[in-house]
Amino acid sequence: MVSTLKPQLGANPERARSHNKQLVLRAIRHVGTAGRAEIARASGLSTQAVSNIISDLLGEGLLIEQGVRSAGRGLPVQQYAIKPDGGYAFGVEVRPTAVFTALVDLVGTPVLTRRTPLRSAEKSTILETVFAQLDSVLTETQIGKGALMGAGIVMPGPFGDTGLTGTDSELPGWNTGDPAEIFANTLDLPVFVENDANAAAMAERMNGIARGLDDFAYLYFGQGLGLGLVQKGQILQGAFGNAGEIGHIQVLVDGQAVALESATSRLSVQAFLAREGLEVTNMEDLISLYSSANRHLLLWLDNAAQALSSALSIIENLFDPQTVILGGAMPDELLDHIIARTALPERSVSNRPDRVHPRLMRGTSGRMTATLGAAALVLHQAFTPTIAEAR
Amino acid sequence: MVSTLKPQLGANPERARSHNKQLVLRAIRHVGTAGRAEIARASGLSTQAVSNIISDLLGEGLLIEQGVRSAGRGLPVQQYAIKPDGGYAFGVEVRPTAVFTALVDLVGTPVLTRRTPLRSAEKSTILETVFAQLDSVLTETQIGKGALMGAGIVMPGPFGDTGLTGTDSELPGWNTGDPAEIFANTLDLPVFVENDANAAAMAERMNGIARGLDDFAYLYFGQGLGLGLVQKGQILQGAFGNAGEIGHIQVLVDGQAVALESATSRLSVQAFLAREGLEVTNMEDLISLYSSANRHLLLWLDNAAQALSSALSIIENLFDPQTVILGGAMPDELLDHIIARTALPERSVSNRPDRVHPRLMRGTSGRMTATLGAAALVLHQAFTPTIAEAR
DNA sequence: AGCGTTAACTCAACTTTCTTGAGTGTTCAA
DNA sequence: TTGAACACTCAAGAAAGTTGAGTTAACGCT
Repeated sequence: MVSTLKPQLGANPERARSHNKQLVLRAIRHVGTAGRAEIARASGLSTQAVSNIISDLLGEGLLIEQGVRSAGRGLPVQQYAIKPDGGYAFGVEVRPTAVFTALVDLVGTPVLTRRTPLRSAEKSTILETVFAQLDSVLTETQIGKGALMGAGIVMPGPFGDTGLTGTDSELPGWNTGDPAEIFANTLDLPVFVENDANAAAMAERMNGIARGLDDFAYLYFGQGLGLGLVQKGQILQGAFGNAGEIGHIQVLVDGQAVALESATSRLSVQAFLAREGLEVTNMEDLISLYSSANRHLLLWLDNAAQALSSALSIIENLFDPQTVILGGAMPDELLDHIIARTALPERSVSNRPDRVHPRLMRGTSGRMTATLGAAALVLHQAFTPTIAEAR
Repeated sequence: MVSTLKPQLGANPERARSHNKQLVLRAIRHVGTAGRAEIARASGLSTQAVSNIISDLLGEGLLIEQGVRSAGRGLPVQQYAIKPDGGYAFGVEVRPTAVFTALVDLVGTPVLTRRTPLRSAEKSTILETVFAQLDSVLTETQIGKGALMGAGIVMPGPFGDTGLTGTDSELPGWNTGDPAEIFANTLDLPVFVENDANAAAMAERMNGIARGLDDFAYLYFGQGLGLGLVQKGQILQGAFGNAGEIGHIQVLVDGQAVALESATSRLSVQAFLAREGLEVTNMEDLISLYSSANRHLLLWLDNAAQALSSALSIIENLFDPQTVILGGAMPDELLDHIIARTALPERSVSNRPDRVHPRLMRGTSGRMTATLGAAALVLHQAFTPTIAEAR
């Protein structure tokens, strides 16, 4: 979901330049540092065009010179890299009880992250809090608003009034109106809104384990379980922005059909352990239970792995991704355990001898993944050529 | 899967023009006939640019003048339409025992369709047959090869060596090498290869019930059951071209987990009825059983509808499409019956009050859907702007 | 019926951006 | 030492889009 006007699909010199600029930035980002000729080959532009564009980008402060490198014959290569402070992205994760914010620089390094409790989950409170945080973050970091390229907002999906409405941890009052537009008006910035799983997937793609991957799926442990889908480098949103609602599909655990997220989610492990009289409220509780090899937790993990195996079969056969990443608000040890115990379906298009990536990998999880992913939405946009595909 | 070299991502005047041309063609195709100003508004180009492009396209024989229409004030609109004989697409569907071919004009009207039995399912036999058919079709229709814009090939997936290899009706010898490239070399044409479900989805989008839809799913009754996914107007292919292999995922029928296509496919109904001593070999047999309200068939239909309901839940929640279309090699009556009996999952992101399309619709099925879809792949390309999104 | 307004379209000048080809400088290898 | 390979720059040229003024036709108000 984006807050933009109708895209201008036609190409003219100006739009072509903008497109090519982003192409050059992306090519440089892809390899870290690069010279003109290399970029020209990667983009299909002439060296001269790349030269001109680079000189523009240097002027705009988006690139820095990175010394020369003499590689083989010929004139040594003058190299360029993304200038980290060439721009910033504001990432926001809205949860019912708190707002997480992050300011991230152009290469994806977090400059500052914060957690701000919410007085209430009211729409107006959220908007005020986010606005105040933006303001305070900018003054604290001494970064001008002009350097801000946009804001990414992570909100619990699904968006709009759907058959899943009324479940989980929703926020009241957002079913009407386009959230992206509302935030864009409040913040006076380009705004991108996604659910946690999609944002987390983008975070992994920008700076995590999914760097360089263009087609993958991300299973995100949030309150429930979400699925972020990246196809040809783009988030798969669906017609109404609600693709990836995997939590409610039925999977098999011990021959019984259950909703995936009733077997595989943070709420699920809490409920499962509560039935055994164990109260876990945070990740540390889980870690200590795991390190003491608590048999109830181990049982839950096995159930989760079983459910996950079914889910994996569905995801792989429907999307044929390069890999499936597991991450989110769950301790790394537990994710690793689940991954090790998850049977990789044999009857799957992903079961191919020539694979280069494992079928199931752990993400660089952490509490802030989704928030940083929110910021990554903005960066992704900045590095994505603008002349759009057909609609 | 496409047989092209690395795409030239950079924009230059020439590529911009090609992009804009396709934009204009698509805008005209979208509404049937259109004037310059209208196209300019739709594309974000100036009227003048559109004028120049239209004059080019007239010269290339891709457009025809379509008289004037005086709409309100102002100078009457000079209208243009796609010239049907401005180009042709060759569609091929390869099955183990026969090759189906179709020649389709620029607006999607079939000029000629054929079924050619195969002497064997050998790769070389197939290539020879397809080549001979292309030749014979061109001479019979008196259409020059220069007017051919490309060939679309439908082959049973999955492509490459996967965990699903060894099942169903595969063709031997295609697991190595890129089929698109092999056909491109044989036919000396741009070639697009997809599975039957994807091609059928494109057929529906070009001239069928999915006209104007950009995000939908197509459940295709072939030998098994395939899923064609269209996202933002493009076929979702997956990292290795095998997305949509839905037939092998587990669904619930009467509380039992079964593979979807063991409950919902042509093979499935044949097997089910065979167990009751009923032999059906073609669609007519099914139709007559249905019109006599055969209780075994009705039972199978109920099972199929149950399985489909599970599948629908998965498809809707993972893709959030505008609609799901059911079609392929199954009589319309039976499809309608299944659709009427399929419970629409309540817990689905597609269960929204503001829907405009039904959640489940019947495609304009027919024996040739996939073959015409093969041709539609070529047409789709011709109407899709070329400056690509990020990869 | 007359006349101003609206709208589509064309013409010609101008602008932006890309490409091309010649030229320069550096490095490696024979 | 010399020539080939390669990165890059300079200057000229080409392609395609935009802009703004001008033309034509239809509508609608008086």
